Parts: sequence; structure tokens; C-alpha cells
Amino acid sequence: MPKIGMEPKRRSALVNAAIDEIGEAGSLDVTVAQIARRAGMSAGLAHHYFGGKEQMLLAAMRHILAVFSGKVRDGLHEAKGPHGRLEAVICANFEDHVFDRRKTSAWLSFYAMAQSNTKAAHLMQIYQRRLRSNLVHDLRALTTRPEEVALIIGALIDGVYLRAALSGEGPHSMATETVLNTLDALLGDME
Amino acid sequence: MPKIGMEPKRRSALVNAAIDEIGEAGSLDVTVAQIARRAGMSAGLAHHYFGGKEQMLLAAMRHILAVFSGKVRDGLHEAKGPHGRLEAVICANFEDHVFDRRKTSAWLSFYAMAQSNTKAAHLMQIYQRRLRSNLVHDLRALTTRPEEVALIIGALIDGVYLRAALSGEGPHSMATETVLNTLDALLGDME
DNA sequence: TATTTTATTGATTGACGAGTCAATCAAAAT
DNA sequence: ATTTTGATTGACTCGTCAATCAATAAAATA
Repeated sequence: MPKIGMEPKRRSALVNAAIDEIGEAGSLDVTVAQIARRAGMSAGLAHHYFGGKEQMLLAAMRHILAVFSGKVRDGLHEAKGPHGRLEAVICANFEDHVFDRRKTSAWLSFYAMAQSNTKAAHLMQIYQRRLRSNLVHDLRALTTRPEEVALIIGALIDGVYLRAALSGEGPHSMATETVLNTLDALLGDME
Repeated sequence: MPKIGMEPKRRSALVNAAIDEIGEAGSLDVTVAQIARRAGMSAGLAHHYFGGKEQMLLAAMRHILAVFSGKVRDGLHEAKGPHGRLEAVICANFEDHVFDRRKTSAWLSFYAMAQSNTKAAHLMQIYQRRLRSNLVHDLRALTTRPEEVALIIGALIDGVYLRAALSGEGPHSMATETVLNTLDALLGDME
């Protein structure tokens, strides 16, 4: 069985297993053994490839972040005009592959982790900055207070995620509509 | 030294110590011994009064919830008109004694806890339902879609909390203004 | 005064889990 | 054919921590 070039496959399997395990348990307190078993290997191998639990979890965070970034890129690519681009950025947050039970649940756990782990906090900062930057860029053409609106929309998205994670809800269009309606209300009121 | 009637004092001290310890650590993974020491007693005594760590943490959640409820009550008492009452409810969330570094940080940890602990989840439901109920009640007079606006404001408050917890920011008026401005924008746009 | 109740501690137990390590096996390289 | 390298496991270590349990002391009660 021992073939060559297993590392990338095993790392990927572990990252996915970690997200699923954490998402289902609703907690970071899942054992490396549980994650490894779900990924079809021994706990020792998980340590061999990642060096430790922390680095495995950070890799899982980075993965979610990378998938999300890809969705944003794709969405922006076929969007026209400032408002269309804003919609694309917001919708990317609620794509089916992103706004999914286990992912949002895992994401909330990662948020908690970011409070006590500086590396996790740094990753979260990257996510927030990127989102903010994307929003502000297109808001400039639509409002005199782009920073304030971006702050609100960002916080609102986080809040929707948090509630989705707690209620165990999966993807549903209402979330997207809710945020988009708020955006329009903000643009209409504070133009 | 052993006086009578220590139970309520010790329970209260433990609850406060738990909030501070969790808030400072940014994690629920603080030991009972740490909490007990901060509260000025041995770990054994903490177990004696609370029976276990879980019940102690739940008591801490209930305490935060109770303080918050009190603020809402006080605020509503001296508020006039639907809009004034809405402002009061929202401002209660950002009172100095509520929207404080350690409290928001602990609150985020409790949110995470609610994903894996049904009792904690139940407490969170109570908080969300109360807030929603308060908002909807006064929104009826101001908009045709009170439920939707209440949902948005609720999620926005959660998001602001989450970001405050992560950034380690303490109380500042911008948070309140942000939510209030959004409320007005929503009322103006979707009347 | 004797007894019961409450307060309190420190030591101990027992479980659990992250990380390490030596040993094994198979493919690749020489 | 021999050696080297990567893959893989299971057992073992070590630390941590929640929970338990006498044992003690001081009030309150009888």
C-alpha cells in the first residue's frame, strides 16, 4: 500500500475531516484520533504530516478561507457595475459550498479559537480586511460613507453566520436577501 | 473563620471570577482551580457549591443574561414612544457594564459552547427570543415588516459583539451609533 | 456540653488526550 | 541486490484536569 506522494492527499483529507468533525461536534475539543480516523488513517500519521493539532486546525481555517476567496474572485469576474460587484461579494459569503452546516459551525469554533490563538486571530484579520477592502472599493461609487457601510455589512454577515451556526440551519436564500436588502436600505438612506 | 451563609457570596464570587477568567483567557479551557483561586477559595469548594464545572459556566451565562435583562428593563422604563423604546433596547446591549472587554469575550466563548451543550443553547435561545420579542413589539408601529427588521438588528448586534470580542475593543459609542443608524435606514427604506 | 450542620481544604484518583518513538513495509534509487 | 527514502502504525509517555473524599474546624442547635 505505501505509495509515493501521499502527503498532499493526506493533508487534504485531514483538513476536510477536521472541518467535518469540528462542525458536527460543534467544538474544537475533538481528538486528533477522531479526525484521523475520519480521514482514514492513524493519529500518528496526522501528527507526522502536520506536526501537531494546532497546525492542523490552522490549515483547516486557511482552507475555508481559500475556498471563500475563490468564490469571491469568481463572482467578481462576471459582475458588472459597483452594485453588481457588491452583490457578488455578499453572495459569495452564502454560496452553498461556503454557507453549509458544518462549515459555519466550524467557523464559529474558529472564531472562538481566534480569541486565544494569535495565529488564528491573524487569519481572521486577513479575512475581515479582505472583505472590508472589497466592500469599500465598490461602495465609494455609491455612498459618501463607504467605511461605515462596509463595517455594518461585515458585522451583519458575521452575525448571520453566528445565528446560522447556532440554529443549525443550512443554506437558505433568506440570508442573502436579508443582507442585500439592508445594503440597499443603507445606500438609500445615507447617500 | 467558617461563618454561616457563605453559599450565596461564594457562588457570586465564583460566577464573577469565571467570567473574568474566561474573558481574559478568551477560552472556556480555564481550570476550575484557576477560577476558584481568583475567587479566593479552593477548587474543592467550587465543586462543592456548583457540583461541577458545567453548572458553574451555565450560572455565569445566566448572570450575564440577568444583568442584561435588568438594563433593558431600566432603559424601557424611562423611554417614550416606539422609537425611543427601540433605542433603549439597543442601547442596553452596549451599556458599559455589559459591553465590556471580558464580558464580550466570555460571551463569544459561551456562544461557541452553545454549539455543543444543549443547556447553553437553551439559554442563548432565551436571550435571542427576548431581544426579538422586544424589538418586534415596538417595530410594529414603525414598519410593515417588523420581523425582518428585528432579525437584521439582532444579527447586527451579534456581529458587533463578535468583532468587539475579537478586536479586544472595550465600550465605545460608535457601536451604538452604528446600530441605531442602521435601524433608521431600515425604517426609512422599508416603511 | 454534646451534637449536628455548614464551611473548607489538600490530597488523591482516574480518565483522557497530545505528542513521541521505534519498528515495519514497500517503493525508488544506486 | 542493497540501500535509502517515504509511509504507516500501535504502543507508550507524560501532563493535565475534573471530580471525589476524607479530615478538620467552627459555628449553630439541642
